[in-house]
Amino acid sequence: MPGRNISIHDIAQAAGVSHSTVSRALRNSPLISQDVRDNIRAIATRMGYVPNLVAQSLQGSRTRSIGVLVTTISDPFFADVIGGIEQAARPAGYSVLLAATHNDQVEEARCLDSFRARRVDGLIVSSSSSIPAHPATPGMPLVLINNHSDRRSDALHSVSIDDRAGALQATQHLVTLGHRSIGYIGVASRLASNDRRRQGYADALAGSRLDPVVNVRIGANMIADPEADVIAGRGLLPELAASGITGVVCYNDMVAVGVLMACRELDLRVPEDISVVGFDDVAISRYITPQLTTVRQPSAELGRVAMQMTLALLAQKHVTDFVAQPLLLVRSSTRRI
Amino acid sequence: MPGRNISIHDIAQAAGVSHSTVSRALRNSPLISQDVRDNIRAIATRMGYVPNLVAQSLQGSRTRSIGVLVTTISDPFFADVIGGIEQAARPAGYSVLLAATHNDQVEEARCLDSFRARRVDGLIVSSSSSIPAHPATPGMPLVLINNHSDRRSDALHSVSIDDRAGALQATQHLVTLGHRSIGYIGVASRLASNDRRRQGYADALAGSRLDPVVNVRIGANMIADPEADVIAGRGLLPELAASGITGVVCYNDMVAVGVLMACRELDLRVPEDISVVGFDDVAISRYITPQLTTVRQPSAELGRVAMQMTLALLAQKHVTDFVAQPLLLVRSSTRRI
DNA sequence: CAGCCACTTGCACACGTGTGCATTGGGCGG
DNA sequence: CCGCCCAATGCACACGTGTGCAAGTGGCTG
Repeated sequence: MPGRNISIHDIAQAAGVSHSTVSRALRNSPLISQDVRDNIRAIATRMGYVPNLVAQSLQGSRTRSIGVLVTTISDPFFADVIGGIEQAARPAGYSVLLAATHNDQVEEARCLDSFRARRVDGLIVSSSSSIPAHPATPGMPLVLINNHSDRRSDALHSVSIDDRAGALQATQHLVTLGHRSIGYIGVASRLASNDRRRQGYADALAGSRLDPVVNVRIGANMIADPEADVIAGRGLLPELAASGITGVVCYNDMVAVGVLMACRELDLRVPEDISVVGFDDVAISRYITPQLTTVRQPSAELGRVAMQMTLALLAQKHVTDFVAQPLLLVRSSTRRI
Repeated sequence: MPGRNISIHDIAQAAGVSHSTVSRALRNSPLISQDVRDNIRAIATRMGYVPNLVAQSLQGSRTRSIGVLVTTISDPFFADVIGGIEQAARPAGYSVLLAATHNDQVEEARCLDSFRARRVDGLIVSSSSSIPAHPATPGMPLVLINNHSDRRSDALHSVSIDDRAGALQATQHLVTLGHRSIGYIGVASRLASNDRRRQGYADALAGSRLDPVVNVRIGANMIADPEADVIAGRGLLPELAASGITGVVCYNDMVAVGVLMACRELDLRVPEDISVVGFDDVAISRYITPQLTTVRQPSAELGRVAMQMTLALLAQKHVTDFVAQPLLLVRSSTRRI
């Protein structure tokens, strides 16, 4: 085993041919006669040759790698998304470069620069802040996850869940159970999606001719972090509970977890005294007590589809935006009043 | 904005110099006179030049990227580790390539091949299966997370937690609380670390002259997945409870979550009837009821240290293996009997 | 037998960047 | 005024791979 990595030149020398012949033989080009091809391939495996993808990238001007930009990896939702992306990338021969922004604009720009310098073939962004300043790379596919943009651009594609419909379902579920005074607890750190979910909540109330806007509380913390979400839910519930609501729709499961903690501290029983609905169907929602009624978001599937869409774009295919339909999972945190 | 990415040749043409001068100017070489340097840098930013890291990698034979191999991304422990790695990599100018093996040997080999082909500068492996067939790349730093190897090799470094000491603490905690009959529930999918924790449990019992080996159950599922861990805990507790134990030490928090579910189904109160100790201090352990007494594993720190160790190795520095000391967090799932 | 064609292989260049060495020009000392 | 030295820049090659084109060879056909 040599200190240096062996190249096709080494193989060429060993086989007594030129490096071009080796290159063609390894790519199974019909230009090379069968026996020479076999001989070269045998020598290559014997010498333990592993192709230099860096050189291939330089010459072919595509790296077979895609950059994934995410707010934080610790959030189980993002972790699942990344898992889906990775799962779809590997079979296609693509590698994923990962970076986290932590909702920091400066850091986000830095990550994008790094991706551009590395010449990634595509970009998947699931950062919940604003649309990234679109890097002036006209050809490069860019797929957004849960980050609609109003301006429909050809270069801008998205995979998302119908936030509004999900929150609508969640709220209607409470209405159907007889709740008349329903609150909403959101977070400011995920501005756009929080707005859409709040809108779904408001639409459901309006559709049932219920008092709309009074019982909304939004956590002010701009840090996108599961811990921060829990704190928001825990901190905002008491005030809402004091105003007499019997049900609460939460921005996501982590907020709902915080709400459950607050209820326990206030000696409010869930679901006997108050019903709680989450969003995302994160793993934790099945493991807490009571098990959380929530809106399922197919996180891994979102990642998979985003990756497949990126691959399709690279193949110059036409793609249409994907909107996953949310699914209400009724468990034990909601009840007829 | 041109369709093609602009190169130093384009800048050279615009500035009326050779590409070597541009290269040196951009790297701030003192060989180039100050005014020419300034002029070139101005032109570069005006043209929106972004250096091609692929070409730099090829010429310099280092990619400033490190490969991270992990069992699964969905497991919150691994997610935190990856977060720590990424956090330490970015400031150093390194990018992380991510891949998941799902405990599949074939997939693992494929990932390693991909990393080798991409010529990563270093490798961080936190796959809980066996030590990977060490890729015959003598110079490349390889840092293992929570995966001790018996043979101490110069090329093999590790960052880990003292599993045995952690389980020892957990078990001694129960002994101190007066428990005399204590069980252990583990998983087969993380063979090595499970063995070490079981050993710590056994040592604690032996040190207290308690009946050692009877109350051990190991889940047979080889899939390393949080869901599988929960199922193991839930499935294995009833038999153990029937044998009259009053406390149980779990391989990790997810197993403990399964145990809590089983207890609820059996109408066993925790901690009144049975005390439960977890391992890892995953976020979920603070959010369930009762809050879990567990052994804290500084997951993000493990990732950070692993990355820093990799960087030190790349700088030819001497490093010593890092063993993090576990910390018992007493919360509400354990109680004096 | 000559010419053509198919098959096989090598030459040379490209991708974008970095650097050793040669070259050029100017200033200054002898 | 000449030669020397230093500062500044260009030339050419290297990194590893892929490919268009030329070139060589052998066989077949007219």
